Amino acid sequence: MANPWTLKLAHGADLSEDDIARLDQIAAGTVTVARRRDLISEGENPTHVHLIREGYACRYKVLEDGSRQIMAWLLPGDICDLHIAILGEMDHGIATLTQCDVAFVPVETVYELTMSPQINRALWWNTLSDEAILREWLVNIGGRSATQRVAHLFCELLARLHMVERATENAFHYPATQRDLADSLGMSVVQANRSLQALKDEGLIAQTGRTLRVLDVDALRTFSGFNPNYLHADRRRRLGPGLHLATRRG
Amino acid sequence: MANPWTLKLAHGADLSEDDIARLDQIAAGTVTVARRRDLISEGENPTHVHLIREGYACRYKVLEDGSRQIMAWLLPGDICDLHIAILGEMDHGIATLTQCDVAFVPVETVYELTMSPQINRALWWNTLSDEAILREWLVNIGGRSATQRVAHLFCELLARLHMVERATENAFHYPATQRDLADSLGMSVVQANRSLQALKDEGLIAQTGRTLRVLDVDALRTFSGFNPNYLHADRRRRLGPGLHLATRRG
DNA sequence: CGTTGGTTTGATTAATGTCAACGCACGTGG
DNA sequence: CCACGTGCGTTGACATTAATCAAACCAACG
Repeated sequence: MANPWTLKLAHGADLSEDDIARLDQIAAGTVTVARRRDLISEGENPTHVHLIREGYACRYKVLEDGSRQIMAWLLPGDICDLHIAILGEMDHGIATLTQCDVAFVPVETVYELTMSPQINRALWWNTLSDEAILREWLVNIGGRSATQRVAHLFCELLARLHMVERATENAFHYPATQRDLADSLGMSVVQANRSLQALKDEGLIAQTGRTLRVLDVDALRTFSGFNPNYLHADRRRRLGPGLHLATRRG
Repeated sequence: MANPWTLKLAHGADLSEDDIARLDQIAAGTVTVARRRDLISEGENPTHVHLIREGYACRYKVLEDGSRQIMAWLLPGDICDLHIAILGEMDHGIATLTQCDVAFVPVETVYELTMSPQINRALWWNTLSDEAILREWLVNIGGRSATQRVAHLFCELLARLHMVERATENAFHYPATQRDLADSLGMSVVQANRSLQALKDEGLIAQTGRTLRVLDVDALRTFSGFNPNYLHADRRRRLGPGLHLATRRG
C-alpha cells in the first residue's frame, strides 16, 4: 500500500519527485509495536519523532481520578510529535490502539527534511491541520449530544482515512473498543454503547467484525453537523487567485 | 507596560537584543478594536497576522443550532493566526471579548521575522504551546465537572497572564460575561452562574468589579486538577543537560 | 425613566453517569 | 476436548448532573 505520509503531506504542498523520494526513504525503517503500548509517555523527553505507517494510535492524558481522556486519534500518515522537542517534556502520552507499524525518526532527520521548502510547508500544514482537528474536537465535545459526537467522529475518521487511501467511499477499519470511544468523546462506556446502538437503529452505520460501514454518509454528516472544511484537504481552494497555475484551471 | 509578545516569546527561546528590537517595532502600529467585533470571520482568507497587545479576544465557532463554542482565549502577547494562511480559508472566527489593541502584521513581515533562528524557534514554541493549551481544554471539558472546569480556566488565565506581566500573584482583569464563560466551557449560562457561586461560597475566588481574585491558589489548583506543565513556561527545564550554559547554573 | 444587557433564582425536564449483573466469544491450560 | 478466566459488550434500575424555561432583578446609560 502507498506510503501514507506522502499521501497525507501532498495535501499540504506540491511535493517534488525528490521530496517524495526522501519521504519514502523514511518509510524503510519501521518497527512493529503491539496493541496498547505507549510510544511515548507523559514526562518523557522525546528524542525521536514517531510516524504511523499502519494501525491506529492515540494521544491521551490520565486525570486525577484515574480516568483517561483521549485527545486525538493518530492514523496512518500521522506524525505524532513533530517538533515537540521544542516544548521539552511531554505533557501527554501516546499509545497504540491497535498493533502499529511505526517509523522512529531522529530529530536531525526531520531537520534535514525541512531543508526542502515544500516539505517544510507541508509540515507546517500538518501541524496547523492537527490543531484544526483539535479545535473541532473541542466543539464536538463542548457543543453536541452524545450520539452526535459519535457520529461526528465517524465522519472525521472516514474523511481522514480517505485522504491516505485507507478507506473506501463509506467503510473503514474500526478496531476500537467502546471504552476507547467513550474516552475519546468524554462520555461513559454505557453512553457510548447506547449512542452506537442509536446510530445503528437509525440505519446510519453498521459494524461487521472490525469494519465500520457508514450506510448513509450525507445523513450522518447532517445529523452530526460535520463540515469537512476544518480538515483543509482541498489544496486548490487555498491558492489565491493569482497563484492558480494554468494547468490547474479546467 | 512592557511589550507582551516579547515577554511571551522569551519563554520559547533566548532572544537577542536585536530580536527584541524587531519585535518591539511591530508594537508600534497597533489599532484599537471595540468589544465584540470580529478580527477575522470564518470563511475569510487572512492577509494579516493579528497580535493582541492589550485586551482579550477569543476563537470561536458557531454550531448548526446557533450556539457558540469558544475554543481559546487570546490574551496580551498572543498571536491569533500565525501561518494560518497556509491553511487558506479560516475554519473559525476570532472576536474581541473586550476592547483590544491589536497589531495587524502583514504575512511578509512575519516571514522576515522567521529569518532570525531564535524568533523562528520562539514562534514554533508559540504554536506548539497553543496546541498544548487546546489539548488541556479538551481534557477539561471532556473529563471534569462544571465547577472544576471554571476553576481550571481561572488557574490557566492566572498563569498565562502572569507570563506577560498582566496579573499579580493572585488577581487579574476579568471582564467576561457569564455567557462567554459558559460558551468557553460547554455549559449553559445558568450552570456557569451556579459554578461561579459555588467557587465563591467555598472561598476560593472573589469578584470585585472586573477583577477576579483567587483567594487560595493552591486550593483552586488542587480542586480543578490544574497542572501548569502544559504551558511549558519554564524553559530551563527544557534544555538538555549538555545545553545548559554556565551562566544559567547557580 | 425606560431600555438594554447581564445576573440570579426556582421549578421542571432531559441527558448522562453509576452500579450491578449478565452474556458472549476467545484463548489457555488442565 | 472441556472448564475456566478474561475482556468486552449489553442491559435495566437508579442517582446525579446539567439543560431548559420563565421570571425577577439590577445596574448602566441614553
